[in-house]
Amino acid sequence: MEPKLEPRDEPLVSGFLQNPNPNYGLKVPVAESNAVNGTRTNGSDENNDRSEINGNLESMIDVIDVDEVMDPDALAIVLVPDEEDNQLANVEPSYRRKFPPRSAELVRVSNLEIEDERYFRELVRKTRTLYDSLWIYVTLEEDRRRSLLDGPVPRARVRADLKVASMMRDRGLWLNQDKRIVGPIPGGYEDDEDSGDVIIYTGHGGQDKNSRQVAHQKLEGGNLGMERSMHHGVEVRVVRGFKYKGGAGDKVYVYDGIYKIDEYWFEIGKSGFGVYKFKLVRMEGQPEMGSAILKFAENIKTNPLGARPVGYVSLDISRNKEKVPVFLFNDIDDNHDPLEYDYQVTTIFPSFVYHNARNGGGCNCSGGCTVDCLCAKKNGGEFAYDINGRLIKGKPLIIECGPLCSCPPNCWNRVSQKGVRNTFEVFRSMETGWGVRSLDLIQAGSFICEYTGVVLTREQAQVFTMNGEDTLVYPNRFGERWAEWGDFSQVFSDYVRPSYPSIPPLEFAIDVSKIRNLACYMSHSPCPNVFVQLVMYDHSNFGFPHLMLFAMENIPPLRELSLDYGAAGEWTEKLAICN
DNA sequence: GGATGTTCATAATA
DNA sequence: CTATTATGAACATC
Repeated sequence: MEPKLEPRDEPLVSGFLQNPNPNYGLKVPVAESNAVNGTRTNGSDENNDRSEINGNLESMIDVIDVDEVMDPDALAIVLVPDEEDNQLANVEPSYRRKFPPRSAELVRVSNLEIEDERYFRELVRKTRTLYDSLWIYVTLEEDRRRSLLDGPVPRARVRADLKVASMMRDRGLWLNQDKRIVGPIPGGYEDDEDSGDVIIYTGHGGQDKNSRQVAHQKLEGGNLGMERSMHHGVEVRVVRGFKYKGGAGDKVYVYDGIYKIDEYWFEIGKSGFGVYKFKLVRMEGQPEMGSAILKFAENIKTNPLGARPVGYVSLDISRNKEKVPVFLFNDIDDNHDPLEYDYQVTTIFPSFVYHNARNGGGCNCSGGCTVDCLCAKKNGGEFAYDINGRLIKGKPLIIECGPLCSCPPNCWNRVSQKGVRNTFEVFRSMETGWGVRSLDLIQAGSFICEYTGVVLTREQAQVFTMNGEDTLVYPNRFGERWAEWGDFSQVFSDYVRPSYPSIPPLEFAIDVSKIRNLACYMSHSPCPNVFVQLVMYDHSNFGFPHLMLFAMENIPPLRELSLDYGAAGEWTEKLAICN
């Protein structure tokens, strides 16, 4: 099914100053203010990482007079309440809030050192990964709970997003709870593209519960926030929502960069009531991102040569072996190497693997697998995937239903064996040689592809390397990144890392010198967005699982995929093995 | 299947 | 301080 993108009528806007008090103190002499350093930080006491973040931040931000906002050298904007408000703020409340109120300070972070930028990017990535895996877990738990109820009308499903947000907030896992950070998000990618977007954003208020305009909007709340942001030159971060058919959820939200508020006006609409309109103009010098990339990727998918007249070497290096085409793109040199190899959709094991150790056979769930399923028991009494085929949590091994099972082909427990679902392209780059990227948005936990080749036993591999060949991949050298997917140790105190089903040390190698698939073109990264999950389905030899690759986070189209090949030093950072 | 209604957690405001 | 209102997202239902 083809994902379809439809733009939302109005973009969502966040990151603006929202302050109903026009007399909020605006003048803060730099020398006197220590408002930032004096701010309490949430959760820093019990979590070393977080106190370290705040420690880093404080050294990088500064407090300035708000009149200097337009100064390009300005490091931070901090608005501090005037004397009267300060006195109010200092009154010790007689009740205890669950969370301290968020500070009204606006902070701009700039001139990050490369290590700091890397640190923040990794922190955000980990937080997103935790959110995404928790979301899948909570949704599944809730469905299970509801399925146990026999009531006539099942209660509405609890909102997993809200529940996960609460869980993470309770444990101090939200980022930037204490300060409001404005400006560009650290961790973007260098580029000079500018889509020149202009947005006319309609303010809020004056509507009844049927979303009909029944009164004039007022310059308050978010509307006032927009006006104040324009006045002080505080940029607005724009997030666009799209309907996304073919995905698990029904909508996706993408960050589209920072916009400046050019002007605003009050306008009488068809209803006869006035609404505020804000003209937002995308700031220059930002990379192409978000919805622009999504649209571009859609265009490539439907008409590759139209969208990119130069560079496509092949429109399917799998030669119809995959259910979806695998493009080959090179617009920087004449290298066409990936065409030279036989393409194999799944790994070929030595024949003895299929004949040995057929323990147990398959399940007998002719109608469809339930919790009592034999294969579920092999996975520790639970299914590995949710209804959308997303991996629930990484394990040493996952056993899918297979040819010996009685369940139908659409059984939930058959995912990775069905092969590639997204459109990928192998592409040439200056930095990484060959790389792999998707033209679809890949949701966290989704299956990507198998890492295929020809399996060599330890003995065969020794002979192979003696002949001077160096195109072997060793499964036991991949970093154990599966453990990070569904790692709830920060959320549940009794969380233990999955150790079942346990597997023996893997002593085979994969030869990609003649036969391979797109996986071996993936680059190495110490902070990968793809991980290896071992899976078995077509035999029962625990020493020879399939190497299946899953998404560690939501991966936007055209973002390079990366794997942790482990074995530090053997490959330089971001070097694909198949170069 | 698209429109409409309900529910949720939270923040702002009365 | 509590109570009410407003908000947008996700889900259920029409």
